[in-house]
Amino acid sequence: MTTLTLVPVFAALGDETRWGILTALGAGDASASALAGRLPVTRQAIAKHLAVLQEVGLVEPVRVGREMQYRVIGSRLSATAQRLDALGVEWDRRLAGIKQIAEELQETGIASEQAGDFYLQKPAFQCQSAAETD
Amino acid sequence: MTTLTLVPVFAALGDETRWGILTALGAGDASASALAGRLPVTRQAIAKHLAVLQEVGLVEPVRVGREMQYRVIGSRLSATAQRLDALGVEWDRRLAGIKQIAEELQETGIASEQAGDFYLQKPAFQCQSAAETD
DNA sequence: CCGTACTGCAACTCTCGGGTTGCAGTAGCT
DNA sequence: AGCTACTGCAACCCGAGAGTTGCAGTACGG
Repeated sequence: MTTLTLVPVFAALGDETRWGILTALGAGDASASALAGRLPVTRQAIAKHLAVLQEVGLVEPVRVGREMQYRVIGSRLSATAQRLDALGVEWDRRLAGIKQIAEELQETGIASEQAGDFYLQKPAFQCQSAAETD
Repeated sequence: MTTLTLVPVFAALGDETRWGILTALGAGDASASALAGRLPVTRQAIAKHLAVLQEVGLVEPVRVGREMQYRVIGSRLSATAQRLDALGVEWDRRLAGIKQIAEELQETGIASEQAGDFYLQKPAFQCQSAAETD
């Protein structure tokens, strides 16, 4: 199971140029040189971006003759989306639970911060740990 | 319809400290000062991050007395996940189609780059345009 | 009513990363 | 074989942003 950490993936997706590369790559595999012809940046810049994208597993290098083409790994996007969705649901669920608990505690006169600490201890998801097993 | 652009959201999610804030906020609404007590950064730094998170709609300010608490909007996470998942599927589907077309074109002797250009023209999704209607 | 505590703005530092140019190496194609 | 073109590495520039300190404003609470 290649549990890539979420944050670097999002950091990689948080760049317009990188989206441009991914979009252009959506038209089929291409090399850094080929992409440089379609995007307003240098080949080297694209090469760096491709390295970043490869680092987080969003893209995959494929040797074709003397060219080094890159292929988008769509499943990685989907997998990331899955985890993100789970987090969103989890958050909503948890906050709904807290709101209810807070109301109950207000009746008994206990500070609501106690409830907060209870829920704070180690969230169900781990986003920054999890070693890369690539 | 608040069609926030995807890229800034990902950029916001591409920071460890911001995830720390979101995680801490998962324990219930809190102010920048309160968060500063649980995270290893200054209150001002947290305030900046909260501004960023609010900018992309991941967080929502709530006045409580003289405090300014913030609440996570889990649905925004889920919505982003939806679009991300759609993109991942779209990419896989498109690349599968291209592969098939490329094979067909090889039989008729037409260069595969033509097919690439065809698919390149304006992708079905728009990630960098779309004005913010907030 | 005064002190406390929380907010907000401003200026500054410093690192990171996106982008560039340049060059050396190497693998194809004719 | 030799030319061509694509790759990879290294050095450099520069702007954005993460973080800090400092200060002024303001609204509760006793």
